[in-house]
Amino acid sequence: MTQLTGELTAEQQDAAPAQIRPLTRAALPSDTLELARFLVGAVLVHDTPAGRLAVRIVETEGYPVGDPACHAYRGLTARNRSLFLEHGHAYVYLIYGVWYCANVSSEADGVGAGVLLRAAEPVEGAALLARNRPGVPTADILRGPGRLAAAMAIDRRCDGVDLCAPGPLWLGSIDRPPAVIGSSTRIGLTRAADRPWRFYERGNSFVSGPRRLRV
DNA sequence: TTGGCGATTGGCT
DNA sequence: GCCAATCGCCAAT
Repeated sequence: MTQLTGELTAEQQDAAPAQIRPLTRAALPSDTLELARFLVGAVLVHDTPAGRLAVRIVETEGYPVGDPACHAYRGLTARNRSLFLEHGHAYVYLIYGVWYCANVSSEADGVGAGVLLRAAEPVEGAALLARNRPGVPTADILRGPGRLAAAMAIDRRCDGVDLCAPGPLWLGSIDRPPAVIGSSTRIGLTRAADRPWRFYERGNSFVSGPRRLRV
């Protein structure tokens, strides 16, 4: 992406007490599992007409090249083409006809792989996040990939977006002490369910899954 | 052209 | 804990 090292816009100064800085593509690992680990603690920002939604990612899953559970495993198709974009692009798909899931493409241009964003905690726009999920307890609003995408107002229109370029949806970083990152098998899979490619911040209450997979 | 199925969630037993 | 909801993709007919 273009470096955004200049002054923050007035809008960003007003809305960014957490000092979110855009992540450059060069800062992102271009290896799927390295990126999956790297993204725990990173920030996802969606600037919408209603205001800024910003969350700190606390749980991810890697779906690397050669993984039978990866949507790109069987090659390029109409649905999964965003997985083949250079690392740092959004891949958004509909699951069970109900929920969207947000991923980050994770390898070189033309290589299909990605990182699923499974859970996050609010950084900015908590009221807006809540408004996107009426009736859902705050503690659960970003817990789980379908919930995360819904609260962040991420849908099909976000598919293919460059998360390392200026625009409404982007990846950033904030100053925060390094998290202790745990790993486990991935959740909800029917294939390749034994690979330890889920990464999460240990003890964080926003992490999804059964209790034994959160400690 | 069709039908099986999925990286989930929420409601009900 | 079990299961329905609900859509689009894609492999197979």
